[in-house]
Amino acid sequence: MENFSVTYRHCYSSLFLHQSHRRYLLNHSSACFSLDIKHASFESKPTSVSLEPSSSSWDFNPLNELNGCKNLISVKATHARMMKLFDRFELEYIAKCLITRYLEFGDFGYATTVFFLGFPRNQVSWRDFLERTENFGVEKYRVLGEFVQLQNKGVNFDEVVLAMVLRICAVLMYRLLGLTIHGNLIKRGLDNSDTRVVSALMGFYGRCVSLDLANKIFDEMPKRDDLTWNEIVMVNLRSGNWEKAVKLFRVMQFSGAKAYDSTMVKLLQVCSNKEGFAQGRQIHGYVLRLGFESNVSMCNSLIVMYSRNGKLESSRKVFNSMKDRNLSSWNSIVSSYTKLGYVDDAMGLLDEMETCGLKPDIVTWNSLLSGYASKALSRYAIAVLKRMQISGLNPNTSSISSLLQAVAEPRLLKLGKAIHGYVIRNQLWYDVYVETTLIDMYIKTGYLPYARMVFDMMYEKNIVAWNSLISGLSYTGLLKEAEALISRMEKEGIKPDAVTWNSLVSGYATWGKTEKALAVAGKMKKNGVEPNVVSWTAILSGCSKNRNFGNGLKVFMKMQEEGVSPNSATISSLLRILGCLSLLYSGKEVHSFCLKNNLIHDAHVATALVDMYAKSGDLQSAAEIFWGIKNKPLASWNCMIMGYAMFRRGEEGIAVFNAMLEAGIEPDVITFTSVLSVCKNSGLVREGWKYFDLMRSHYGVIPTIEHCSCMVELLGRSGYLDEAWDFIQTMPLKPDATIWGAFLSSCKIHRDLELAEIAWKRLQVLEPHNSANYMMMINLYSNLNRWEDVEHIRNSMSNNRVRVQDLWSWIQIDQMVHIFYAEGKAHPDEGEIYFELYKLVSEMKKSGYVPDTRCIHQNVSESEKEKLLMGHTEKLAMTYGLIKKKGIAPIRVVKNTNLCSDCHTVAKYISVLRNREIVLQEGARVHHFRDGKCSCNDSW
DNA sequence: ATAGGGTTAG
Repeated sequence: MENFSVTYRHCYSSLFLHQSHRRYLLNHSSACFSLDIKHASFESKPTSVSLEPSSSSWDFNPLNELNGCKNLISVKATHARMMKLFDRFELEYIAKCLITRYLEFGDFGYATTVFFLGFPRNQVSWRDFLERTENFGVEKYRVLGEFVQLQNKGVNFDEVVLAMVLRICAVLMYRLLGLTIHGNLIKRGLDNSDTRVVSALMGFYGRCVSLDLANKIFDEMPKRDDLTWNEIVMVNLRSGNWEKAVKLFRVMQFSGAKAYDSTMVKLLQVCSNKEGFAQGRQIHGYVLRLGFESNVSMCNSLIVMYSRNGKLESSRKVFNSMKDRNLSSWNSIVSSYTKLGYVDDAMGLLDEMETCGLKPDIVTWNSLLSGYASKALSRYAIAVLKRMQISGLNPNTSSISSLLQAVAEPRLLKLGKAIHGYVIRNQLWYDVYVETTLIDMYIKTGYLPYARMVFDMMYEKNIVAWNSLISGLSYTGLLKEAEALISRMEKEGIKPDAVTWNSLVSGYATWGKTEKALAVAGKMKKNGVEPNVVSWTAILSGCSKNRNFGNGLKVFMKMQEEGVSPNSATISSLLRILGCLSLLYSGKEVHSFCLKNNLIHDAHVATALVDMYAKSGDLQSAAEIFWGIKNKPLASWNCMIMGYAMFRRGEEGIAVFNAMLEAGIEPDVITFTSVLSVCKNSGLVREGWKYFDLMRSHYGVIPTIEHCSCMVELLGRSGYLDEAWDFIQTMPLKPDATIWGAFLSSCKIHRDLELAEIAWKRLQVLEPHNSANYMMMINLYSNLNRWEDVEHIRNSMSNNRVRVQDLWSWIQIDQMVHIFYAEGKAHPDEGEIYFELYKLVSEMKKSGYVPDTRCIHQNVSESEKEKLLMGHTEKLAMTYGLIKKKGIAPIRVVKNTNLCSDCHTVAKYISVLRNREIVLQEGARVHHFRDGKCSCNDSW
């Protein structure tokens, strides 16, 4: 290990040579080798420009020869012949021609070499060279080096040369040299009206000194032309001051100056990131007005601008309208599709592209890879990789980061390691993206030590690397270690940013420590980082994950007090909480908020709305939203199926499942939990078996304890107690408390004392503190009139200090939630409620209602039992709803435990007598009463 | 220097 890490580090240092130095070495050595200019002098004497070469003295005319060259190879051959015949280029114009030809065929390295080694440089040649090579990737460091040498020898350059050198200084961040040149310009009396010099100065100041000074230079100019206008807009864009840039752009249009293509392309780029979409659209209009639509780069930028603002259709429109398209155009539209999640459509574009005779390049493939990676579709990502390799392209650092992202889950560790191997073999580890995704991959696959190793070996740890490890530790619950790492990074001089703090916040929040998470949010504020939407959403989602719903609502209110506005993620978390609390009316408010704020098209939000409506007992609204989602994500199907399960609408639930398969969506673990719940709640035994088998054989989903528990309950409740027993004996997982609980509840329904007592024995060991199990036994014994056993269970309950679960029901009226407890605090309007309830009961009795006292498990007289029956919390809540809620809206009551059969009957009567729909929710199931019938068909 | 691909927090 020790050795390995040493070589690793060694390779790093050689790879971390400054990129331009590397390029310098590379070009320089190859140029010397192939040109064989061993004796070429760097100290060439200036020669006066002579006349045409006399043809008599040469049997080959280099100028004619060069001009006749059709490709790079023949230029090189001519060059070599010249080198053999002459020691060096005596004549400037031959060198110039050589440079021109090299530049024409795109070999900047040779062009530069010829310039530096081949002929004497004076002002004129400098100027000529710089003009020709401006905007090309020539070797700027060498140019500056030569400039300084000549300047030191006393060569005096004119303004145009200085302007160009200033531009190079700006790009290379040579602050001192640039300032010296400015000084010289001032000394010799800088002419403010020379726009070439002044715009170069603005560019230099904007990049290397300060934006304000650049703007000041602009303000003090006596006259401005296209060049200076475009320059100042560009300077502001580069410095990120896009508001000022947009303002200047408007004034510029007003003043009649003409915008360059490049300025508008850059402007579009900025508009695609920020809230500058309106401006982006205006520029689109400007483009159309001025007839720029034939400019390919401009259209490509427009495609990207629209897609980054989520307007895929507009992107496509621009793409379709283009007369000429290059590879970048295709890549732009491909990335538009992948970034917005339509990777399959992007794959379709690949074929279209090939019919147009264009071959996808590495960028195209990487775009597709990243699309699948961000959706965690590892199989598809790997398929893309294979196609890419078949086409002769090898993955680069960009491909590797995507691939690593795709395989970042425990079951794909082997693949992750293989990719790590590839990275090492091909020396791709110098790239920070590769390193950080490696860290992240090892964290998500549960290999923390490996993540640490990659981190420790990093040559230069950037903030993302620190954050990756910190988030990994927080995610795993190693919060002390995460805090220690934060102090360490502070010691090493790296200031934690919002992501660092948020990682810690979310760590505490997901591990159920809301208070601690809030404290960290306060701490980050003290450290000068304001808690943002993500911080708040992390805490909110922590509350929701830990079923800490009340706190969640408080956190949401606090967030609003702090003036942080919610986004789609916040809303999704909030909706989950509201759904779990069945706060339908608050959920509806959030729904309208989504409509107002254009969040309704967000797939996560829509899914959360489906879930909220289903959980709050409004299945119809859930279904309406569900069918309105354009590209339904897997989760939304799962929620919808679960919704039908809760309402016991088996046929419809299975129909949705089939529709999902037809849509080509592959079901996952949760889908099958939902489908089996549908079967369980609707008593569909045959279907249950079918899907349980299908799940394993066809979809490779390994049964979880939830699936097994569904099967036990399905078989048991349907009366197949022996089959349920056999299932438990042969199931692939060790039966836990949920399994035995499900079995016991079935035994209770079918009054099978013998099997119930076996289950009860197991439960006393597995779950001795769950009052629900005790209640089931009390229920069973009392139904068999075995009051001694009832007493026995009650005693063991108090001996084990098991608290009887609180029983309550609630109803939401306007903004208030009214809770009715079985014991303890009475409702302030209790008198009025009982008055109405007794009135209802006497009406019901006239219609044939007989109180069902079987659910009173106390050994008391019948009339006493009837009285107890009237005190059931759901009856009180329903009655209160009838009193307070006028109109025709359904009465919605939520109960925290199961309904009793008498309340079920009463609800049916009320639905007829008061002509009102009633929705009664008991934990994970819903009863919907209408016209004297219940959606469950009385089977539960 | 103008268009296309990648990393961390919910």
